[in-house]
Amino acid sequence: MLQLQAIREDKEKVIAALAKRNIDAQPLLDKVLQLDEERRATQAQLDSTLAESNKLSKEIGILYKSGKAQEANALKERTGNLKEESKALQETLTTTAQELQDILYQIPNVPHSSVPAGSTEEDNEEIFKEGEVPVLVENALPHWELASKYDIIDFELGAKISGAGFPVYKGKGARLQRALISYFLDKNTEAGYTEIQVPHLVNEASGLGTGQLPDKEGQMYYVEADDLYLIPTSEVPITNLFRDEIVSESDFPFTYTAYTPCFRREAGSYGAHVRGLNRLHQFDKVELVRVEHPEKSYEALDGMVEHVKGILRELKLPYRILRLCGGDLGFTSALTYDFEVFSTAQDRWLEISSVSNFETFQSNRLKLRFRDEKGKMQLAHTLNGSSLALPRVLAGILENYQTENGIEIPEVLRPYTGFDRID
RNA sequence: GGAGAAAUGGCAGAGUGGUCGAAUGCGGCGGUCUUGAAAACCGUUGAGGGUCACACCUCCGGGGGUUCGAAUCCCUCUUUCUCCGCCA
Repeated sequence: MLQLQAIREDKEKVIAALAKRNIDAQPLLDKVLQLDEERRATQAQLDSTLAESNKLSKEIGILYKSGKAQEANALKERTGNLKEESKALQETLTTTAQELQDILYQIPNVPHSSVPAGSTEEDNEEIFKEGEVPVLVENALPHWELASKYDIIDFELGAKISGAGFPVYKGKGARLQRALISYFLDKNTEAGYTEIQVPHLVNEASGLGTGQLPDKEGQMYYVEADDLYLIPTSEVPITNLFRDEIVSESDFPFTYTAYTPCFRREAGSYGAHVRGLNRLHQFDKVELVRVEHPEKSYEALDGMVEHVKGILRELKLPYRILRLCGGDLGFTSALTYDFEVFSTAQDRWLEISSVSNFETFQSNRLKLRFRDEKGKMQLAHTLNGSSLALPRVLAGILENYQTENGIEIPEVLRPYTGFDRID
């Protein structure tokens, strides 16, 4: 959620930035400012009504104590009127504040100055590319065929017990996945991130805090009986650890890594390009979350990018980094770098990581603050990134490492898998 | 799932209808003292709204109610603890 103060101070700047998302924010922001004024005016009226009422109540108390019940009763008539007045004002205030909040919830984050304008993924800017695309054997197979050839992932079985998009990993496939999780967590821990385990179901307040709600209810699985949501990413529980917290400036940065399954409904996204592991309802992911001092957050973002690069380098997978354009940028993000691995057998790029700075967009909702040197309350910055999304890394490995004699296991993973080949 | 107890400031812990945003202790911050530190002493120390700044308003787990007036009484929800049941 944008800070009201920022809109009040420089509306035009916000409009110009949001134009990169191809949004005309003018009418929304005008409405915001109008409602904000109404809210403040009503609040001022209410305050003075309450002030008078409080004053009278105190007088009544004093009168009673000194035995002047009659005088006290006379004053009560006046407080009765004030009470009705304040009740009406309170209702107006609640309505106005709610309307204001509803609109603020609809406005996406202001893109960073480096975000290119653009509307689709075509307009994303490739800023880095590394790794050799392997020359594959003839008749190289896509991973879903490799999966059944070597009997390591069973999509049909998963469909039987749950539905499409819930694969079953078997034997060396399961082991490889577990190896990747351990490897990623180890790399992240070495880099200073604290490993944590968090709940996989969260309440509504958490969904609101990180911005999945109220916009994207449809993306999350919802357990009605208990009013809980299955997490679409561990960003939600981890970042919400900081909801309603005032942290010490000296404790920055906070850095966490967690492995969790992720659940996404992905309604309406069926088709050929979502075959195999490309898009699932349940998948595993190892996530990085940072809470940073506003002055350090972009430095931290670069650090996260370098960290993920290091992992892909070790895995020897060909990849590129994109700076997302305004149109492709997520609702809550100010700047996002996507990592994509090239899948030779599918002849396409697969998104395997997304590293973002949300600046104060989430912390404003979360009320995640700290007191700066001057003693002033400030919102912290939140960031996160995947390191990495498992299924597509798995797909990338299976496809890029296939040989005539089976699938080689990348060197760095062998201590974790305990085998060097799937055949 | 059943029965009971509880929820107050960073923490501990008073406060059971009026001047209580809330005693006291600890912790934090500032100062005096000291070569420096500790101890001692003095002061200060919640958040949000509002204002040029004050004033003023709101908040004692969440929501609702009673009352001129609620941290305090009532209802409800959530959470925690104890006992019983069930259980990986």
